[in-house]
Amino acid sequence: MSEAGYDFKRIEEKWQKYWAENRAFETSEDRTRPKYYCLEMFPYPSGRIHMGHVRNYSIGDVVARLKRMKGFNVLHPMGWDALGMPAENAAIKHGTHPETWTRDNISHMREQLKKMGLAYAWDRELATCDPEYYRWNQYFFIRMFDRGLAYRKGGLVNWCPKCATVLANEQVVGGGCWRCETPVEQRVMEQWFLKITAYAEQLLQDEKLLTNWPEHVLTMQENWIGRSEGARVAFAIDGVGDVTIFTTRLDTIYGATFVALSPEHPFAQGLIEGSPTEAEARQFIAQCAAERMARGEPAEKRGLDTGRKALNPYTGEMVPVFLANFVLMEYGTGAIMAVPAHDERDHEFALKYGLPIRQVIQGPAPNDYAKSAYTGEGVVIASGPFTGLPSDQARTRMAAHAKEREFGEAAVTYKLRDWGISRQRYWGTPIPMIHCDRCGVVPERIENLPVRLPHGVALTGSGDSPLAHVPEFVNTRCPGCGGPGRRETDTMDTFVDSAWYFLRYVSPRFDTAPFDAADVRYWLPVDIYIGGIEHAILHLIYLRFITKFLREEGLVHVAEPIPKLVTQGMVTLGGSAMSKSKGNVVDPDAMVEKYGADALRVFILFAAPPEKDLEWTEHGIEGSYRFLNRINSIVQSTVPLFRAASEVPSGPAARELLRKLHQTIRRVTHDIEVRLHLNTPVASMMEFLNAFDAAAPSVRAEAGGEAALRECVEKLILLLSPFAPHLAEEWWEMTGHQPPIATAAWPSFDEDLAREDQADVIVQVNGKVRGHASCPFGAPEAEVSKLAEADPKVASAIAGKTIVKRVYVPNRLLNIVVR
RNA sequence: GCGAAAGUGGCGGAACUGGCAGACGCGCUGGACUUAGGAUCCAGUGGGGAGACCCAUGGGGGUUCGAGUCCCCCCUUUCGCACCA
Repeated sequence: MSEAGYDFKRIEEKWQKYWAENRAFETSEDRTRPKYYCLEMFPYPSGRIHMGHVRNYSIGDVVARLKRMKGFNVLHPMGWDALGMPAENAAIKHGTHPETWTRDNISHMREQLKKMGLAYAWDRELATCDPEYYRWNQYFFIRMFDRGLAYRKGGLVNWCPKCATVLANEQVVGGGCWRCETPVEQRVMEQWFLKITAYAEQLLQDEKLLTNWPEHVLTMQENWIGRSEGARVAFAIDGVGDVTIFTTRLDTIYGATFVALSPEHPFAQGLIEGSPTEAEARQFIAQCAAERMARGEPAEKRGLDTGRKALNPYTGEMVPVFLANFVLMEYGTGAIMAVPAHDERDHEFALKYGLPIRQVIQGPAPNDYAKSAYTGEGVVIASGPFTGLPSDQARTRMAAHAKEREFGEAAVTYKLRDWGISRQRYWGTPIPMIHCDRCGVVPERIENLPVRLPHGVALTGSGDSPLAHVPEFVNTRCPGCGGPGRRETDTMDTFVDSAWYFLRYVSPRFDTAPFDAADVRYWLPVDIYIGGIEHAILHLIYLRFITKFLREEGLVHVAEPIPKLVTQGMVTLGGSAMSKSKGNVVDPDAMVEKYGADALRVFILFAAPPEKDLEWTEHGIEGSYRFLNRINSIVQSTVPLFRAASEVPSGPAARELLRKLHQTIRRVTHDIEVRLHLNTPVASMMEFLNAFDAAAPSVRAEAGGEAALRECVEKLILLLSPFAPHLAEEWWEMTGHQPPIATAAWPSFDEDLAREDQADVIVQVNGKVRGHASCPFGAPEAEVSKLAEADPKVASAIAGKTIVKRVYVPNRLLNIVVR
């Protein structure tokens, strides 16, 4: 930048070195002090930090630095989500080892973060690829296995052909892979699942503890968990047995004119066996399966009449049984009762196959059932003993009836599925299980953990587990019988790693347990968690789940580890997210090089509040750089004042400027701490700077004025220090203070000094501003009215009219209502 | 289709519980200092009107002394889920 600017290179290097040498941001062992745990989502070590990281970490850094200055024992850690596919892909491409690639990236990115001046407790740094870290993933897995919360199951799984691995349901976004957007296919495979569904209700209930989560994140999680209240009812199918259906509209069951099963339903084969159209039916099932594999857009509804009949236990009627492609095996029971009159899907199907449509709900308006279904509620009709009841009452009574007769009961269903964690990849946590011909699948012994990733492994990315080709890894002893055993060769989903890293930070080197109980007790819950919205359901539901499990294990005392969440918006350029493929990436390094880290931080915080998207503009960072330069020259010119004797400022200009100062302190503190808006604090500091420039000459001329200027500069440096920490340290030292400013006391504001003594009351006539009345603070209405009505503009506006009433808001506004 | 969030100058955005709409910054215009300036400083900058004033927070209603803010309807955009029975 220009020669006129401050020497940010020298200053930033100097203070980064100072902080490192003095271990300035490590935590205190003093447990009597109040703690503050400030956490940002740790990055995947992809190679370089991007603007999203800069934003995320700058936001967290302001909070952490403010809290430290306010006397909290602050835990502000950083680490690396270091296992995962890109490392493996890079290794395949460049012929290196994933670990080499990952460690190199970590080293580089660590330096980048240090150059941002981020106040991390670097002594607590962790990487999930450390065996001492993933060891505990294995420990948790075994505990889950012992408790029946980890299990192995075959079935259809989501398969990403590009990543050549399985994906959890949460990782399928809009039918594509969350990482590469490749359309997901279905495959039949055995894999390991974690029983997150056992916590569905808790996850839902405990949302009420997430008092400071954005509403839309909670909504997304609710939708994902997808709780529905309804009932299960058994329909007896002749020659096959009872098939249980799930419905949320039991009140419509008298209108059920057929039953439909998913083609994947376990009964499907039995239903068609021996039927005259068995061959055709098999073909239909195969076709549906093929459709599902492709996972194309919603296929046209198709069905197959099995020729069998099922007994509706309410009506005693025998209704046809269909296999239908629109019935999902993975939701409810995989079988439905179809009520064409009151369900659109059933209606469409009934029209196509000429099935009866029988109205059993009377809605508020007439409905043409030949054209459409009525899906609302109403009064139940033509429903035997339940006729005449409103829908909700009918449901309750009907469920009670089913329970009594033992053919059904009220039931709750969730959309949430168990978390499939097997990945056919190398660079992940080995699943610590051993297959033994004699004992079955048995867990590795706890004392043998970690099961380490072997080093010399051929990586092909072809889709079968690389570990399967390493005999030294695969062949082992069965912990049960001591005979030969084969290790599980799939690795864990890396979301397992990131589901508990915030707990490991409290005692990152602890080696007899995943974390020290006393440390957890002191540091948890996390006081604030800041990260991208893209994790609203993946990471943020997994970590809640793992915490609930760990609480049952007696390892954690909180039900919810993170009661406050801030989801920051994207950094965009040209209106869309920066990405290599779009070629609209701005490299943070280049900006640090050109304007310095402080200017970059100030701009990225100033440009938008945290939750909003932020459009990058280089003009913007120039503005921030100018702002810092202005303060720099003011500090330079006021340095001599800091050597002068202290005096008490007494003049009116000083009084006015100090008032503005204390108002600024109040606003900056409140906006950071309470609202977490970091753009407005910067704005108010700029405003204060403008006021300072304007007032400085007259303040300086007053008795004790220099002391006032000195106070203003000193406090401004403190206020700015979380935003521009390097410069603040430099100024702090220049003005004769003992570094570091990072642990100096945050300025407190003086309510008396901040208070205005003159109020500028807005005078309105019929709600329109007509004048102002300057009067002493706290002046009574009568006095203000008198002043107001003396204003010529006000006088002319009310001339010849009748005053109906006056609305007076002390010190702010007087509205004279006339007619 | 269902669910959620958001619509304010040329741009990013301010406006705490309803109380001067447009703080602050960018950009732009004019000026000063300069051999020069894409540096710095000063002034101006929602629209209309000569002016008193009038009009303006996606559109339309409403509540209120007073609405960007609260209520109802509509429009647009973004995001999430998507045959969930």
